[in-house]
This record gives sequence, structure tokens and C-alpha cells, in this order.
Amino acid sequence: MKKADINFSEPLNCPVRNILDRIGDKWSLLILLVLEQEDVLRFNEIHQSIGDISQKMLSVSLKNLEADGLVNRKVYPQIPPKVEYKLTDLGKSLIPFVNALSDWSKQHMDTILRNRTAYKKKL
Amino acid sequence: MKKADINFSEPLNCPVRNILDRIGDKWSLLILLVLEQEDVLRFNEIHQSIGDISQKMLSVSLKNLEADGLVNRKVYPQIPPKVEYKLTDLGKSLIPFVNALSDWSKQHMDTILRNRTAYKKKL
DNA sequence: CGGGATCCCTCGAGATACTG
DNA sequence: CAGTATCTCGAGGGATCCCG
Repeated sequence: MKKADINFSEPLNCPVRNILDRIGDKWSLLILLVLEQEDVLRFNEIHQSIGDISQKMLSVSLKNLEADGLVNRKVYPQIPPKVEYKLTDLGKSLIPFVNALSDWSKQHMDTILRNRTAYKKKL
Repeated sequence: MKKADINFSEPLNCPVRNILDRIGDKWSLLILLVLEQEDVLRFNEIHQSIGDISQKMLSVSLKNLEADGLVNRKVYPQIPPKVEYKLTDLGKSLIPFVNALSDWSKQHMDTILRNRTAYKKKL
């Protein structure tokens, strides 16, 4: 080993694996970013902002984010029901890093797409 | 919309979705970090560094990373074969952001695990 | 309105065996 | 050594219906 001696082969003790298990799924990051843009949103508002997420997956993803303490869920006991979601401080603290990744993606996506096309032709 | 007017509902035009499609899988980020630590590695060296990845998934993941231009693959035409992998400049440029995420994970993993335990009890 | 419960199907990914 | 080829299984995730 040369540098930080991170043990990548220990799934439970590897920070990269932990973070990926949390936000590496299809929707969680997207939900966090939507909530960051709008501050407070109701279930259907998130649903519409993302567009192509199913009700089920939105529900499941929100529940996971809530369980981890990244999102706060506030229920108004009324009929019809009203539920509001917002980021917790912990959730907000993750946003800058996600945005940094997003910016990297924006900058290099063209290059990556060109690389991929060239790679296919090479085969 | 309040802030950057990102259109999250356009899968093809959403940087978050693009980056997740690239690195949101189970192994790609891990491979990038392993390569960053050791500079140049052969196939089986990566295999052993990660430990619990199958040959198949390592092969597939490396091929994708190569296609996107994040990893360079150098074949020595000899028997037995020898293949070396290293990060490209593009691959290297992604590392700091991944490390930032990894650090965030290290800092907050305890809190998240406690949140999750408390959430389960609440149910 | 905000979900929960159920059904169903695709595909990610592991195990194994084989090859230049 | 560095993969490829096949088979297989389980989970991720969509569609639909229902309920307080």
C-alpha cells in the first residue's frame, strides 16, 4: 500500500461502500437535490418535480432518507392528508458534495460521451 | 423554481443522473479509488485489493470505465498475458470529489447508523 | 392526498467452467 | 494470467388497486 491504507476489501468498514449504499441507488440523490431547491415540498410536488419516478419508489426512497436522518417528514393530521418533506441539517451538509459531483459531470459529460462512441467503433 | 432551475425530470439532460449512471453502480468508484492508491495495477491485483468482487464484475466494470475514458488499459502481448490498468487524467480529476464524499461518509456514518436504529424502534 | 399492499418482470450480479 | 460464456437467482423497481 502506498497512501492512506484504506481497506477496500472490508465492506463494512469502507466509507465508499457506505456512502454508495446510501445514495448510490436510483433516486435518493435526486430527491435530496429537489428538496434543496425548493426547501419544503409535499409528496406530490416531489413526484412532479422528478417526473418519472413511481409512487412506490418515491415512498420507499423517502422513507430510507428519513430513517437515515437526511430528510424530515412532517405530517398534518387532517383530511385530505398533508405531508411535508424538507432536508435536515445532515441532509443539507451533503448537498455541496453532490453539487460538486454534478458540476464535474456537467463539465465532462461531452468528453465521456465522445470517448464512449469512439470506444464502440474501435471494437 | 427558486434557484438553478435544474430540470430533474429530464433524464438525459440531468447531470446528477448522468453521474449516477456512471459511478452509481456497485464497483466503479471502488476501482477508481484502488487505482488511485496504487497508480498502476494488473487485473488480479485489483481483484485482490477489492476482495469480494467477482472476476466477471471486475471485467465488466473495468471495460465501462475504459470506454468512458476514466481508466487506461495497456496490454502486453506475451504469454501468460499481462494487462495493466491506470487512471487517465479524466479519471484522476474525479478522485477529489469521490474522496470528499468518502470523508463525509466517514464523518457522519455513526450518526446515520444511530438514526437508523432509532427509526426502527420508533416503528 | 399520501401513501400501503400486491403482483409481476426485468436485469444486476454471483458461481462455475472454459480458453488463448 | 486475464479474461469470456452460460446459467441461475434474488432484488429492484414498475403497474395497479385500495384505503384513511
